[in-house]
Amino acid sequence: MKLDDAAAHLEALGNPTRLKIYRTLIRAGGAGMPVGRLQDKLKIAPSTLSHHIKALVVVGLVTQVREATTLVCHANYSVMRELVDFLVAECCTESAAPPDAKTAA
Amino acid sequence: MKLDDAAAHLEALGNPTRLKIYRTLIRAGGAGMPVGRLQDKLKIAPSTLSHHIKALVVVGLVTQVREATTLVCHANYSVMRELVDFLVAECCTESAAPPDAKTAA
DNA sequence: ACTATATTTCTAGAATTATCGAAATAATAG
DNA sequence: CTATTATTTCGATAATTCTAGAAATATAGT
Repeated sequence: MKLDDAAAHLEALGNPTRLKIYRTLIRAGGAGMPVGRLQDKLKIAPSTLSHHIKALVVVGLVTQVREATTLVCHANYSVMRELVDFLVAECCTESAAPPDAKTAA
Repeated sequence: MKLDDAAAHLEALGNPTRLKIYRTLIRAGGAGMPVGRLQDKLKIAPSTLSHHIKALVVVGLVTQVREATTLVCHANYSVMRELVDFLVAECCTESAAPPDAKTAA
């Protein structure tokens, strides 16, 4: 994952409301959760909720599947895993230096 | 780590400039790096750089130690590790449900 | 076609953020 | 104390984000 992509993902998660949305979807498991149920659970105005969900969708952290009149949201585990991998590989230890670095200890 | 704290940390890292700053400090290792050298490396106006560094400092991701006239910045590994632990524990798998959840599979 | 439910898009205002030049402050040397 | 280097704070502007009400759209049922 490129740094700019990682930053975009981090920014999407870097808002308490969106992080709550995302965590709720993770806890919903593979079945996901419709937008309306998220709205009931989190008590957010529909337009505001839609706005935040969209922010998560555009970076790929959440996907949506229509089921009749409801839109079911799913957390995308693999994107989150890529993000965590980026953080661990590039931002967690001194071994985060690139292989060609002349600064290796 | 609380959700709001995690969101604050994610927001701090969720900007390409700040993520570059943080990664540069990680790669600098335990010695850290002075503000001025960050400025040379990343080519950011001093006031802008100071602004971004401050954002990382207030959430604890970066610490600063003065050495004579220069301020040396250090990435705080442990805070990053706490953040990654939060993401893995709460936001990565279905096992992210709280222990008392009735929805456990 | 009409109705109902679910969700998004539009619009707008308040608040926050990013950027940077200029001035101010901190630490040291002379 | 003055000068010098390093860094921050101030002030201003442009851009973005957050919030939510109102209107619009999508899907299905009658």
